[in-house]
Amino acid sequence: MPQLVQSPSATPGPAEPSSALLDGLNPRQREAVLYRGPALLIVAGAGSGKTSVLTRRIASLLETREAWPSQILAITFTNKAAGEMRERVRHMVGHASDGMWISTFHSACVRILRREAEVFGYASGFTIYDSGDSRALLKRLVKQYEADVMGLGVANVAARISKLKNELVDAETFSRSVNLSDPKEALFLTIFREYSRALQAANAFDFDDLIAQTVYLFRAFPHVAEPYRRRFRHILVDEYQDTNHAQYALIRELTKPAEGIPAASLTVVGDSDQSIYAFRGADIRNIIEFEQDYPEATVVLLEQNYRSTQTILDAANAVIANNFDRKPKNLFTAGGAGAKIVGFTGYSGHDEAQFVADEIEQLHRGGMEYRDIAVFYRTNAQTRALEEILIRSAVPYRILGGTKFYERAEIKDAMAYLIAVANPADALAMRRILNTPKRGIGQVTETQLANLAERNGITFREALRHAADLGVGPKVAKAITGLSDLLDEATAMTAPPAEDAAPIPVFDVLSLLMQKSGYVDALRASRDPQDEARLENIEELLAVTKEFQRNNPDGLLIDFLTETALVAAADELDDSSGTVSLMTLHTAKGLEFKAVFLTGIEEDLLPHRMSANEPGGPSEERRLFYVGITRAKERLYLSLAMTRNSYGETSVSAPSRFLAEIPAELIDWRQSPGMTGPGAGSRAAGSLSWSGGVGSGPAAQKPKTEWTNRVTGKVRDNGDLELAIGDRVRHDDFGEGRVQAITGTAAKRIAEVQFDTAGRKRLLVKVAPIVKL
DNA sequence: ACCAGGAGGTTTTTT
DNA sequence: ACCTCCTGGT
Repeated sequence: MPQLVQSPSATPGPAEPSSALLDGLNPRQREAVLYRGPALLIVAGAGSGKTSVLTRRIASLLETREAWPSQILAITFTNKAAGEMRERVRHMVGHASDGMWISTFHSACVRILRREAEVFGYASGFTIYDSGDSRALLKRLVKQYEADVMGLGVANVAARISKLKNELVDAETFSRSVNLSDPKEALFLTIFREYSRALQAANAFDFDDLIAQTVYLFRAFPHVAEPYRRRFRHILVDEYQDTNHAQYALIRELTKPAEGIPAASLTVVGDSDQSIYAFRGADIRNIIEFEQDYPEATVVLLEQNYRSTQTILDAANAVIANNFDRKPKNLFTAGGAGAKIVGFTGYSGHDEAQFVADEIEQLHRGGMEYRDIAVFYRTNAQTRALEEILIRSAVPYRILGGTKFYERAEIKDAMAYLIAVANPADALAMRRILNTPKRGIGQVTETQLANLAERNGITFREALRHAADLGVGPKVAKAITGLSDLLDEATAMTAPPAEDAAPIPVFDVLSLLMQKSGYVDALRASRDPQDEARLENIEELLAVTKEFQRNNPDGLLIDFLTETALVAAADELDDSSGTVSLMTLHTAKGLEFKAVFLTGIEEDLLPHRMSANEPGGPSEERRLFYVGITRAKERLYLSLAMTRNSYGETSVSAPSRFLAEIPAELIDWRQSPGMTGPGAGSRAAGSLSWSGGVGSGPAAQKPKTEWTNRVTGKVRDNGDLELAIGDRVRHDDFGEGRVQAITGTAAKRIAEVQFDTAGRKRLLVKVAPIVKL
């Protein structure tokens, strides 16, 4: 009989959930929703409806009054998934859902840490360092100790520290096991220690700390953990196969029984075939050994797939069967076989990209929305060729992840101003803005300020107030004081607002900082053409702060900083955007699209060359391929190129071993590996029915968060090239052709050209490599 | 203190 | 091919 946890309602037991909650579920799914007990493992194959099951499980707990919303903690993989789950639960049970915690591991930990920071020597306004910040900090240390000559480069040290933290090994724990007679190890320990010290001094946590320090907090201060243990009676974790040891330990801390508090009920959902994050410490044993860890656990297996055609599932099953270290599992569907998988081998990455662009256009003409199409790749470097061709072909697209908005220098600058206000202890942010824009404060002055702070045991920020004692020139002293005063002014704006007054919007704070610091003026005055794009990006950031305030009327500066620090690549996906989505295979996890293009299916790329050294490397790469395949609902395309450019060199590539694992009869090779023949990559297209320009459609209705993407890219610019119907043109790749139609206006002008040998193409006039004849 | 030009490293995947 | 960092000149 299911064990009942303390019920908040007066009714003796759980009521039967309404049938709506169980509508359309198969018996396994139903069991996963209804089972009650201390621990439940849902082994959910790709596309088996696990999100729906998880959502309904939560809704049923609320509906039957077995749990208050506040007793539920659900962990998802992305913020976007969290938001969607919250919406769906709300839709089912209404505002009874308010008060649940549905978030990612990182967001949940930040929330806890901001509340409890004072307990262990931090302030609640701590900064979250992203990997770039960590590297910047480590770079100084590596240089200071000349560690790179011993083979301790920044990347190396950063990776090792991250791994250790994910195993809950801090510098002190590490010092007990390290072999100090090895000078390299001793040096690494020193850097690890210094790095941890610097983080603490800056009142900052890096990504790994967010989890590890929460675990430490709970273990070291049981009275802090107690209210959380008491509160969260039902904990649900999605994508459990990708949890690392620290995350595992956190869940363990929250679920274990304590004085007067029974163990919380734990539900985990996962699929070991989709484990793709071993490189960042994900431990597949967490799921494999779940039944040992939680002896009373029940396991429910979901194998029926509701996403893909049988053809796609057959390919996926065949591929994953080659991983020997797994429990056999076969996905099946009640739907039909569907279309064959399409294969294509290009001569080059460009040729492959052209195939992708052509097929996307074909699908679109056939009635498929751009937003239902995705292009995946193993490495971010592969986006170059794809992007170039998609721009030329006027296919609206969006890249998820990659060079992120928040990693751009001008955005980091602006954020550093905000951080300097929110967290005065953060010397990294302070140093960044000290001479940005240029105020004549150089290296020498910066060092003097740092020394002053060190000598007097004050923060870098505080040292600015004593510029007069520095012995610098009056001009420099005035610059320092000016910056200090500006930060004080901004700080005053963020002071807690009076009773029931709204806080001053982040927008106002940022705009004050950007104006009065002279940052925008410097960009405006610059003659560097890139600075125009930078200025636009600053404006875009200001728009983001506006948007933030709209969504969070009571949001404080610190909330804004938290939100922006934790955006994941997949969070950027916008279902209403009307664009094709480009992303890495890792980012694709958990998503689904009607049509999927898997590109670069080559040896050394997938599996990636670097994976050969990693233990279990090839298996993990195969799972990555499996994840990619199973994202497709209706159409799947596999493409590769015979040559590929890397490091500016062209190298010959070989088809991936994984291709041979797919039964041949499932693939329709348009151009198979090893087969050649000029022109095959540019087949003639059918009739055209393109309506409107790129800017029209859903994208134009919504003020999208778009930033100037191509700051540096040497995009060809044909200027005001005038084309009329009937003109002859020559294209670098397609040869000569005749213009059939012109649509769109200005920069979005699109020409439809019938080429003599390459077929009919749509080209963005402004950037296509064409000349008028 | 600032800038231009050149050398050298870089690409696996991410919160 | 591209980007970051270092150097030497102003």
